[in-house]
Amino acid sequence: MSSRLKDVAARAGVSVRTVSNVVSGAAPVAVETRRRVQEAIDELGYHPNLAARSLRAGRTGIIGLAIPELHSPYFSELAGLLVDEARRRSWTVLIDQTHGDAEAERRLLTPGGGRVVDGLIISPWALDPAELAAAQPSVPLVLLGERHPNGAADRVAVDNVTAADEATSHLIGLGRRRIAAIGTQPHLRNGTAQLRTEGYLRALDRAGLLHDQDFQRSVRALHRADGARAMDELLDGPASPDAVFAFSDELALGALHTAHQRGLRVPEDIAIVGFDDIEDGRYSNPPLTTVSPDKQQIAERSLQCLADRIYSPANTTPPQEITVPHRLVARSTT
Amino acid sequence: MSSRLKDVAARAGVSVRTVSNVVSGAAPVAVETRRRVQEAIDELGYHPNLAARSLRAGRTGIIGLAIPELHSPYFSELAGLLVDEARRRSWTVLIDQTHGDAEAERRLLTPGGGRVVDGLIISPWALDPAELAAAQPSVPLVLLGERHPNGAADRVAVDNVTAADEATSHLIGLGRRRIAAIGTQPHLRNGTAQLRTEGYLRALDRAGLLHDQDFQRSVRALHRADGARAMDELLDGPASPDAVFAFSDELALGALHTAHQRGLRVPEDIAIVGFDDIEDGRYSNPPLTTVSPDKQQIAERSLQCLADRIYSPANTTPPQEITVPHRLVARSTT
DNA sequence: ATCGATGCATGCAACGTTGCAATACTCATG
DNA sequence: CATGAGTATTGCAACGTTGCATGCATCGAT
Repeated sequence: MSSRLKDVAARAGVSVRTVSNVVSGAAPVAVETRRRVQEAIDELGYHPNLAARSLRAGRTGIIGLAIPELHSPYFSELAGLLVDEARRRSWTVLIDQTHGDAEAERRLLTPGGGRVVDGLIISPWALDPAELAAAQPSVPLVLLGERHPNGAADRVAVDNVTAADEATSHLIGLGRRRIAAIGTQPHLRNGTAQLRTEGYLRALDRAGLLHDQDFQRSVRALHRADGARAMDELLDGPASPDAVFAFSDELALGALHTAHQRGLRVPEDIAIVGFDDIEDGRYSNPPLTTVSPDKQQIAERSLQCLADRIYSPANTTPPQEITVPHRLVARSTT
Repeated sequence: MSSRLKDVAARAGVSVRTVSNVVSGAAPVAVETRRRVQEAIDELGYHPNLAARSLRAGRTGIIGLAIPELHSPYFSELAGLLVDEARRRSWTVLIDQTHGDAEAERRLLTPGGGRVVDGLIISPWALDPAELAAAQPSVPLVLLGERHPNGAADRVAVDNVTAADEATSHLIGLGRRRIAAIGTQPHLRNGTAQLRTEGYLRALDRAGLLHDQDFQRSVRALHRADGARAMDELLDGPASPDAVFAFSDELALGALHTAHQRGLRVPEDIAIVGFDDIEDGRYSNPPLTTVSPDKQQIAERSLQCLADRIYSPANTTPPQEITVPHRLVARSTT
């Protein structure tokens, strides 16, 4: 069934090593020999055994991608870009879903936890910066969207504080004064929500607006259902907001849904800004204003980081902190 | 750095084989010996080398998932379920994006094309049934959502004809008479669109409604943009429809978007039914009526098929055609 | 007391590949 | 004609694991 170098060698009347040379191009092979070998390869339908190659080379050509949930549009869009970009670099991608479970994230970061992969891109939710900094993964690591002050791994993320500030300022610029924020996540340790809250408050401060604790709504997950619920809470609260900054597009779409259910006009009665620029937001009714991180760049630079470290293991460059550009895309919810 | 059985053996003062027995449980080991070995394993942080294991065993513990596009909600939701289900069976999932490219799909199906994987789940777009039937993959194969009359691989799909019939009949039952269909894909060979068209026409026939060629709109991809464009064409056409059956939720959401842009009321002026039951449809304005395939079952049964063939390679059971249940979920666009 | 069964531990070989070092051959150069 | 440089090919060993066969005790049954 599956043929080996040995079979091809026998058929072509050359040594195993020569066949290997033809296949891998490691050493020069005479034109005529190469032709004969190639013929034998084609006839037998030979394909190299990757397990053996990996064992020899200590590399697998596989990188791991660990994200909380694949079904979430932001992550699936990003995963799609990463998979394409990986293919461009001749890697394939092994996907792990952590579901924001600390144990699952921890397991991946222990030496040998990633197992077959040459490198790992992880978007941590449950682990706090201290634990991340202490991690001793056995392969190069890239952290996505993570605050990670003095970490041991490269990090790729947008400037969350500035982005949140811009989103909030955008609302302020439109004359809104009672601006709520949906998306703080006290139970998670990854810091993203904290940073966005920081930006939100900074914008309020600059405009001289007061902080209203009731206007900061926390959520369990970043799903539409959570956004819808938070919006319900806001509208049932004592002071009703005239604008909402949601920390993800999914939350924003959930909030938009609730607004519609209750007969509120968007943006007239209440304006909404999201974060992530997922495809759904472009076709919602009305289309969603949002902060758009450059996902293509996140994918490219993450893989660049991995490549740098995988291909030169001696590389002891200190961990990089890469900030990817973002822009505010104003659509019709503001 | 990374320790091997040999290192553990040396530290524990036993043979390599004994350590292997402790790790794999292949043969009985005395309690005291096991303790010593385990201690050495913990101290050295030993983890088995999967490449070596695979080489020996001829298995990798990895299955491939080949889908057209990861960013599409239907596929990302399905992929998420498959990844979880695979983990439950101690497999990890290697993801390939074909982008509906015939060459990419073909490569995966040639022997050795899948490479490291023990099995492959593929959702074909570009290849026609004949080519699929002729494929000689080197590992067990499961086809998703594919018409595949006398194929060589297990197949898992919903009953597309019946489902489309039900969706259309639902619209007819609401009194609609000028029902358009968005989503035929003449350039693709995978048959899904043909089956849904068949069901759509069958329902029209049963109700004694005429077929209007202008009401069958073809699209390049199943994205929102395509649905929006098709809806524009419909509304600009000679006879305007009072209902639309879209072959995917994304198309439906695009159509809904256009309807709103043009000031049409949904469902009063025009009703819309989608297909896939993606999360976005539950929170659109208004929430989308749709055909909901049981994705969880698709994931479970696909992996069951793979498991059956991977774990008993001698198994020559003829290919199974598994039909997964679906149901019509009526929300507010109808 | 003998034998077979059982429990535990071990060494050897092999999975398919590639790095390394060695060899054989050709050819230009002094 | 000897030398060295370059090209083409080869055999051996090793990557880390597990299947198989074997060895040595111990134990219960006859």
